[in-house]
Amino acid sequence: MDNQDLQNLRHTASHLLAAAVLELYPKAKITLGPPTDTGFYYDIDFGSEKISEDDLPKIEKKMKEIVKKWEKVEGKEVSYKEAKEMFKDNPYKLELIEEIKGRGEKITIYKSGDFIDLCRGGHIDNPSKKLKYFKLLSVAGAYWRGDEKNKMLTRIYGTAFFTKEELDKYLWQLEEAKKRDHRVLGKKLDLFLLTNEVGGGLLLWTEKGAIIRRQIENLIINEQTKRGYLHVYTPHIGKKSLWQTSGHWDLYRDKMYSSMKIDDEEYLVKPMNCPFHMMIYKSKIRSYKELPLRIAEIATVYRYEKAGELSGMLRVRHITQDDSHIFCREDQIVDEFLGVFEYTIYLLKIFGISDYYLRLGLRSKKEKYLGSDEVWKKAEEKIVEAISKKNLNYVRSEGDAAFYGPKLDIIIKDAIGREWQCGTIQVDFMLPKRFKLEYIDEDGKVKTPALIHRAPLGSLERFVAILIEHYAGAFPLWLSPTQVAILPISDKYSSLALAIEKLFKNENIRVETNLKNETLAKKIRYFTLQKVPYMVIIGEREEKIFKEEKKYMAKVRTREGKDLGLVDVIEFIWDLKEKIGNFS
RNA sequence: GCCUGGAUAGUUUAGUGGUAAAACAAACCCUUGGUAAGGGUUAGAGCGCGGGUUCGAUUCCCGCUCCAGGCUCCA
Repeated sequence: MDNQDLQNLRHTASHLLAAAVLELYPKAKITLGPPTDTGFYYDIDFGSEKISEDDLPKIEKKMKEIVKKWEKVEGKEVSYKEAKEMFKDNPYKLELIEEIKGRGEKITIYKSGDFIDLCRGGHIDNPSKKLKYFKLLSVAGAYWRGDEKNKMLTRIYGTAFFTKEELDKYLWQLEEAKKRDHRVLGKKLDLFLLTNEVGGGLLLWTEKGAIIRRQIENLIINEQTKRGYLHVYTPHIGKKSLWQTSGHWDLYRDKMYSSMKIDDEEYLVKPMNCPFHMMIYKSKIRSYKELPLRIAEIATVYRYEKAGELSGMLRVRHITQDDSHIFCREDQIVDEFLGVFEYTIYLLKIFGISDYYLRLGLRSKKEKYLGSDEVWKKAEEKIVEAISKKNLNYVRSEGDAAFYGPKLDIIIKDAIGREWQCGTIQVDFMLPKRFKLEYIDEDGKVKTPALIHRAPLGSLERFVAILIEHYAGAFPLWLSPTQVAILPISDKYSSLALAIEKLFKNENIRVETNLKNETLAKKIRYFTLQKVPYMVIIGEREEKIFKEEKKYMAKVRTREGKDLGLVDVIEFIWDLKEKIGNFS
């Protein structure tokens, strides 16, 4: 059995769903129902009828009933006229028929039992035998043809497999994925907070989440300093005229918050850092010898996201970018681009993230952009030249460019399989010109630099969400909010526990001591669930050694349940420091 | 923004037109226990916010805020 068989099974399942819906809701108008990577869906216009997840068992039952009579799926070609007559009551199908005709393609219909659908085919041959293991999963809204100007249809999602085992396994995986959802773990491990008092998409990083973020920030600053970046700080607001110059006011306004008045002048909250970094570039005469000039900042920008788009830490209204603007000569673009790319991959490797793909974002016809076709072509060529030097696979995607230039994005999946854009590298010939940036080249002439905008991780909010799910909350030692827990067996050993705690603290190891009047087993359970990497256990034996030999010894257990035996605490600390230094 | 759900102690959840129940967590007491929950006691919410219906609303209705799954959009 190959993937095509599974696609066919699911496609047939979507027909079955449509058939069941039409029997239960004769007034419904069915539209489109394709298979997906994980199942299938069908988009249906239920008219004034409201469908919720409570209705799914009823529909599923009807599907099981109907499928018994589906011994085959027959396809045949029909004429334009016949097709129009057959689907005369369904305006959606009529629209599709017109399109098929417009493309000069054959019109085909597929029949199983009493159900007939306009369809290009791709079905299994005997649904009554093969289509047994399916489940309807959820109800959602979806715009007709994916356009928000169109009517909102009801989409019913489901999945289907050839065997019960596969279906059960998939459903089990869904449940497992929910357990590593960053929102669930974020609460259990106390990493961040979203409250309706503060407002939608506004994230509060609690102490432990903030520790993780700070480790990443430190990593970024250190690595970028090695690579010649200059780190700056800039304000969160600036004069409106700045964003008029950059083009944001014209082309990015729907993402920006409304202006505020300060001393009779209009100011805007920044959606990007570019204008500020440009002003720093512009603050003095630049020589070609200074290029590439890499101005970097870990900075929070604010963007309006529609209420329904917000999602935990993955989609918020303030995003902290590991941002930089690299000003360079045109002939330096490819090398700089590759340098950024290699650095990005280096970072992802530290986090053990290897499941991503690259997307080349290009202009689409629908949107508005700055600049001429030639400039866009040149920018795209620079990116393609860079990636072809590395032999990288990428997908081209129209409509995913920035308004000032094309970009290469790194797309990573979350626990439940949704794709998120993280890192981004963008080539821009527009903004330096608009801001009248200059440098004196070796021939003494004044020239305009090219610009690379880049954020290797994208945003810390989104990236930390990805990390929480990637590690399922069990962060590597260097990132763990609490690295070591100290567990005295009873309160008789509190003072030794605190003395040992101090040894860790003196070496900047993040340690937490549990002095509560609880059993050892209970303390172990707590710290295991909190995913603390190491547990240091102190009892009578350890105290005896300390009294007799003046040596700090303790039993160590890992969160995985491994017993590391009795260790010398000082040596253990050195081991940990080495591990932390290696990002393990 | 649109479609469909949802919001009850710190957390996870139960529940009802007559002013809320449990588990875990917390505090205290007993226990001083060597590798994933020792035992007991106590305190803790008036059921997201605003309005309406009602003798009476946490429960029904309306609006809002926020959350979830999608759509659209995006770092």
